[in-house]
Amino acid sequence: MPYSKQREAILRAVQAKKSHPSADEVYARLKKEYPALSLGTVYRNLNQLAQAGKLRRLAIPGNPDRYDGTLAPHCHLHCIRCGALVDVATPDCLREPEKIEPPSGCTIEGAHLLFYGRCAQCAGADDSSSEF
Amino acid sequence: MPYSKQREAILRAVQAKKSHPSADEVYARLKKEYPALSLGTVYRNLNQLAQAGKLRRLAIPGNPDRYDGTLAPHCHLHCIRCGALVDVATPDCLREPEKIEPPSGCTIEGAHLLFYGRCAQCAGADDSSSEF
DNA sequence: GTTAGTGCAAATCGTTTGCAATGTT
DNA sequence: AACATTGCAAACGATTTGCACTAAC
Repeated sequence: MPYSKQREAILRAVQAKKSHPSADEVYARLKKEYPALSLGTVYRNLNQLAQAGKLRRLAIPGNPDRYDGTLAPHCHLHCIRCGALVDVATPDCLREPEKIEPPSGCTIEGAHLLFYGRCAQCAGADDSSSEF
Repeated sequence: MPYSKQREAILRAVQAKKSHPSADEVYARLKKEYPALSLGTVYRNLNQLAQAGKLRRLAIPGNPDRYDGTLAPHCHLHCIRCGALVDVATPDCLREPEKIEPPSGCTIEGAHLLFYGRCAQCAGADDSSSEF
């Protein structure tokens, strides 16, 4: 895979944001620095980088996919109020996915644990707040 | 929520299929029995049923969402070769999501653990097979 | 010079929505 | 009668793709 400055910038943008940005957010953020950048290029590179194992693509029902540059195993909490995606430490029992017993005949190569709940800002917040 | 025969059929179709069908698959299966059924109705009802907690909507990166009629906690293995979604027993440590310690200030209401790997049919299969 | 990557625009896919007609209570 | 649900078709948002052009090796 030859070098490209767009690809490098895209990977760095994902790694730099702890918010687990969507493709659109990566694009918006890099558009200032690379005014000619196109959204198609962002999608193409995010997919390539995910395939190459340099980042992870995450799906949440009803939402655009998001990308995570942290490769160390961990999981996420999706805030059902504000949509934030917060890193969560992996419970001990899932630390080594290859040690989990798969259903008979199956093989496990990876895992993703997603919690649904409320982030710290939203946990105490009043639902009738006009913020959303 | 008043009764509707389409909604009942849709819920039953999801519950009956252990394959965790997508909206399209539910639609295709019911179209024979209800030739006038529309895809919009299928989507509308799947969403309502998910909101009402009668089924679960599952997202997998790069794939259409799928629906699961089994409410008892369990997790899934997504076969990276054929796309099958196989039920997996929840590891003991995740049996009671409310007992998991959330990041400080957060609250957890649910969880979904998704494994990536190969199902029993694909684990032994030759990748050069022309089947896919 | 060959190969892979880019920007752009159009196309595609999954999903949602407005509306007039129909079914449920 | 009031109200939710339906089918249809159009709209939408997210993502992918074809193509002529440019950058990397």
